[in-house]
Amino acid sequence: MKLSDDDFDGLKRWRISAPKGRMIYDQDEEAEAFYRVESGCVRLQVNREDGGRQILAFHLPGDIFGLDCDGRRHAAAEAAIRSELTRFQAPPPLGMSANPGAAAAVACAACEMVNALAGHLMGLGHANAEDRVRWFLGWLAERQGIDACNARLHLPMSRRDIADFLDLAPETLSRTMRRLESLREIEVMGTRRIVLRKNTRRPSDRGGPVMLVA
Amino acid sequence: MKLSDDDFDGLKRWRISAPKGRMIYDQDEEAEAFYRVESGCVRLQVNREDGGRQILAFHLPGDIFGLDCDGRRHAAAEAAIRSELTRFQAPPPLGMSANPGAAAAVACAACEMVNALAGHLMGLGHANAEDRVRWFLGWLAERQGIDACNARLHLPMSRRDIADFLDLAPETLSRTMRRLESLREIEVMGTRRIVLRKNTRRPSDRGGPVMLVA
DNA sequence: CGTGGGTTTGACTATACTCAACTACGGTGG
DNA sequence: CCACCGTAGTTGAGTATAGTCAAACCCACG
Repeated sequence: MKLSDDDFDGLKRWRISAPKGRMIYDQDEEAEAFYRVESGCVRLQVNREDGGRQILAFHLPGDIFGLDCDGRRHAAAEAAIRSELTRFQAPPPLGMSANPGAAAAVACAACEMVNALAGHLMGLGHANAEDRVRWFLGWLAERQGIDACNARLHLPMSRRDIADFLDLAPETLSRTMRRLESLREIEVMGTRRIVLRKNTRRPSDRGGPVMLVA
Repeated sequence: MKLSDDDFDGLKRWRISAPKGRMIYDQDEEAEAFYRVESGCVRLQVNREDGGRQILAFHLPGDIFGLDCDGRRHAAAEAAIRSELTRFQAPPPLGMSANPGAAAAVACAACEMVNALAGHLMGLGHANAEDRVRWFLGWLAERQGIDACNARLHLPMSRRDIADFLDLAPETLSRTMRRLESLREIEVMGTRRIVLRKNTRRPSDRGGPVMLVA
């Protein structure tokens, strides 16, 4: 099911331009709106008191995020790079009160979020550092519509972000990328550009992004 | 938001009794119904061709599961122990076609699934085996309404299930439970019963010297 | 009561983390 | 446009934690 602008008729909306690092909303805040990424990348994260971060998801253009149905933000959202967003005003509980079309659209967006989180769990589960990085690059390539060999991939987030997303130490991520490079699977062109050399991806063939709901 | 039976008016339903190990539905099947756990425990899992399993979630009494919005099962559901279920018949895409009340209820259930998966990701992220087991026991205790010290906890699933849920090897899970027992945090009474000795849970405190009572 | 699979224990190994230092990129200002 | 500086990223060495393989154990089931 694809979401269109019409599904959110009746909701006030406006554009937001968020510079790199800008917090869109914080944990434990009251949820008064949800968002759609128009360009850039937003990371959904939980900050620990020990300074560590846990990144639950990356939101790329077209993704809806911020649909906390119980009215409270369970995680913070921050722009990983300069991003353009559309903000949809909606009183909590988000999406439960709007027009009928919006209710279905919200349910659909929630389902996609479930798919993303389940895929994340699958990507990390029972996978070593190599497979985690392969899975991440494959996911990003798919999101960028890249499928051919020798395709250039743009990373819209820092190494630290990727490491926190994959639950790896930054050092391990760096070493793993070097290993994949020596295996001729990728080519690291600076910090934000990677060339995929092998399309024959089978990280033990754990299937691509797994989608499921409830 | 709490779900009541009335929210699913208009849907055909009936009771199912599933013995231990019974598959409720399999991956890649067409989704024609969703379910509510009345008693017992259902595990949502993805089976790998190498024989490994990845358990995405445990569903306990009151939980709704099986809401695959795109009409396909992306994970299998199996009864971890003998369980009673209510099956709600609904043509795919599940929940999108039913009455207005059901649409909101479906969205709510999907949101709860998001919370469960996000919590799972948080429980595993940046956590060693000890903290993962503590987190799991805490989650289970909360679901069973247990909050006091010296509370008996019933485990409605096998060690193998728990290990696959926490992304640990069964051997590591066993050793970790022994360690928590030697720390006087828990008491293992057979394979399916555990007594929580410490209510002062501090899953991030890894400072103290680990004293193994040989 | 007997059996078999799930669980536990042990020894060893491998992988990723930690701490520390070095490097290089990118943003800024001259 | 170039030089500078600060931060992000990389590299190295050593360690710790969890995985693997193998075997004993024991509980649960018939």
